[in-house]
Amino acid sequence: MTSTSRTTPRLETPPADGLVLDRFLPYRLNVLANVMSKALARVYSDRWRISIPDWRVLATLAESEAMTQKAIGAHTHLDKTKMSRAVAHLESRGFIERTTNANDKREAFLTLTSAGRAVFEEIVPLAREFHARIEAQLTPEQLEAFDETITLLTVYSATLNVDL
Amino acid sequence: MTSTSRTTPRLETPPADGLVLDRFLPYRLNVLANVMSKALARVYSDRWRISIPDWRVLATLAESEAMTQKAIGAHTHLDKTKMSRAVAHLESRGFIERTTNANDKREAFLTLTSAGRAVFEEIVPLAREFHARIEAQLTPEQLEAFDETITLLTVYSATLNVDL
DNA sequence: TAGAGATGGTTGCAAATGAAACTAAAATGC
DNA sequence: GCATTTTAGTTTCATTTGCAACCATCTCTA
Repeated sequence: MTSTSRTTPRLETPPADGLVLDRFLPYRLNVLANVMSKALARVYSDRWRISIPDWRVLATLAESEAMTQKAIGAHTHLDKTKMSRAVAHLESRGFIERTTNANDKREAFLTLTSAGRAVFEEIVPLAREFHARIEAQLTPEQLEAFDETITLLTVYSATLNVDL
Repeated sequence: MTSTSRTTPRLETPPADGLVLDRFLPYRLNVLANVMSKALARVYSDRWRISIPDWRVLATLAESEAMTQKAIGAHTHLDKTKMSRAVAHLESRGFIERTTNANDKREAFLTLTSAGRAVFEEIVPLAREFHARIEAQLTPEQLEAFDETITLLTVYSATLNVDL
């Protein structure tokens, strides 16, 4: 892989005033999030055929009591379409159950089945281990700071839907 | 497990030992990266019909001399498929040019056309403005720390393709 | 110098995605 | 009470993605 190519495929000269891609925050965050998600996905995606939306729904339900799709969607940043699909998928596999709300038949409360909980419990230690490894790369202060910044920027970015 | 609510459909009681999604780094990063990318995309996507891969290729070429797809791909974290498509797209719109490498006819060197550069130059100030707004949310120290952590975690995550 | 791999890049196909249209059930207005 | 508008969730359709198979060319080795 290290073979130097015959002609110079140069990436020198980053113009000091140019917009250098690898200093560009949105880009860098995207790369990081991707690389990390991909690595994490290997933990559950391959073994349990669980997609990222699936996983989010599962994790959310595991920690709360019955919730509607809408509520889960808001909590996990998944739009209704993805929610609908994830829920359909998880239900078809017997991991969650729907109970139509008698007071409002449009919506249904979702809960994990024991099978669903079992899968979740299987995944958790792996997810936790994964997380631990990542956190271990940082000092507590770094981690704290990183976390804060993420929160701050997430909130701020959400307001950025204004035109420039 | 959580002895608390049986009836409450609320998301209180994050089990102290549970895997709370919104403390989960891969999830949070994903959300942040998405929100930010989406906001940014509004800057160029809508106006110039430029996709994210397109944009990365454009930005890379604008700052370097001729490069092959492979090199750009490596630099921008785009796989060959996306590269191929982005390049085809940009070429069809007259934003870049291919020059087959006479020494190795499999590959071609790509360069911006003047039209391509013009588009890039139009986008840059907007991108820069966008970036500035984000950075303005942080103190220089915060920014510096954030940047470092991203780099660190990106490098580390890349090594995480090991099974747990 | 003729295979037998590699490598840069493209393409086919199936799955994932997102916007918008749609359904059924509530809420609201009159 | 009945028509209008909202809302929760589903579905359709066009687009984007990613994997794997593929071509053309190059490299390496016998």
